[in-house]
Amino acid sequence: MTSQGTHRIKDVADRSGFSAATLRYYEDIGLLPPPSRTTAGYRVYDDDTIDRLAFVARAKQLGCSLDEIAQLSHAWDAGRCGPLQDQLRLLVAEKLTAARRQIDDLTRLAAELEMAMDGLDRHRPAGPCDDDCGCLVDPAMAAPVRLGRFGGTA
Amino acid sequence: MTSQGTHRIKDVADRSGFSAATLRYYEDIGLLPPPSRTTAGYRVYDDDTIDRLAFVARAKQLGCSLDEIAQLSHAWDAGRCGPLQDQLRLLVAEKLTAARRQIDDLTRLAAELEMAMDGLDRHRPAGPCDDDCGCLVDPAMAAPVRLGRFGGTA
DNA sequence: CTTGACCTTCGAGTGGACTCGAAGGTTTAG
DNA sequence: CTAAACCTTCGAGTCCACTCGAAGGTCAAG
Repeated sequence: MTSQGTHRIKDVADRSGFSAATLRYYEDIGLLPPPSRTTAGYRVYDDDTIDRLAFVARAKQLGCSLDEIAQLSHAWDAGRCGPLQDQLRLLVAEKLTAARRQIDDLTRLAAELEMAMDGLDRHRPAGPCDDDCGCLVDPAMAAPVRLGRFGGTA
Repeated sequence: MTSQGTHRIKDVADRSGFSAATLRYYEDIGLLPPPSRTTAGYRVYDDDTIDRLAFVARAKQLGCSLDEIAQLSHAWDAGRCGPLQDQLRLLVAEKLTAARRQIDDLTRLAAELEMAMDGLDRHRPAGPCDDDCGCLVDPAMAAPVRLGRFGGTA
C-alpha cells in the first residue's frame, strides 16, 4: 500500500506546480482520474496523484501532447492485460526512442549554446564598440561575423 | 566563406522539415531574416538558413518559445558587440542551464518508460486475460495493480 | 455571525503556433 | 501555348493548453 495522505486541490497544486485550474482541466480531459470528494463536494487527492503529476510534467517536457500523456498514464495504471496492451507498448516504445533521441539533440544544443557563450565572452574583453555599431539593434541586419557555429545540416 | 547554394522555399521546407507556410510565418515574426528575392519576388534562401533552422528545431525541443529562439538566434548573428550583449548572455546562460536540467529529466523519464515497458513485458507472457477483464477499457477505472513505478515525488 | 480563504461549476476568452483558402503571378515540361 | 507545379500576399480559421470571471457554497478563526 502506497502512502495515503489526502490533499485538497490547492495543496496538490502547490506540490505539483500545476495550478488548481489546470488540475481540474486535466480531470476534464481525462488525464487525471476523478478523485473522491468530501460530502461538500471538494476534491480529495491521494499521494499517488502527486507522483503521477511528476510523471506528467516530465512527459510534457518530452513534447508529448496531453492526449499522449493520458495514454502513457495507462501504462502506469495497466496492471492487468487488456486489448490495448499492444498499442500501449508501441506508444511507450516510441516515446522511449523519442526520449533518447531528444537527449542526444539537447546534448548537441547544449554544446552549441556553450559555443555561443564562448563567442560572446571572447568578443567583448575591451568593452562596447563604437556608438554607431548598429549590430543587434536592427533585427533585420544580417550576420556580420560568424563566431560560434550552430547547426550543421542534420 | 560558407557554402552558398540558393534554394527556393519548398526546397528549404523539405530540407528543414518546416512547411513553406511556417517559414513565411517565421519570417513574419522575425525569427528568420527576410531572404533575398528573385526579380519575380520569389524568396531565395542560402545554406545558412538551413543550418539556422536545424538550430531552431533543437531549441524548440528545449521548450523555447519562438520569441526566445529569435533572441537566441541573435547570439548566432551577434558578431560584434552591442547593447543587448548582457541580456543575451543571460538568456543563453539560462537556456544552457535549462538544457542540462532537461537532459537529466529526460534521462529519468527514459528510465521510467523502460520500467513501464518491463512491466508490460512481464505481465503478459501467457496471453490476454479473461474476456471480462475490463482493464484499460474504461478510462475511469482506477489502478488495480501497480507494475512499474513512475514518478516519485520530485 | 461575519470575514476571508478556500472550494464548486460553467462558459467564454487568451496566446502561441501554426494552417488554410482565395486570388493571383511565374516557371518549366511537353 | 497550355498545364502543372510552383510562388506571392492577405486575412481568417484552427487547435491546444490553459486561464479567467461570474455566481455561488463551505469552513475555520476571531
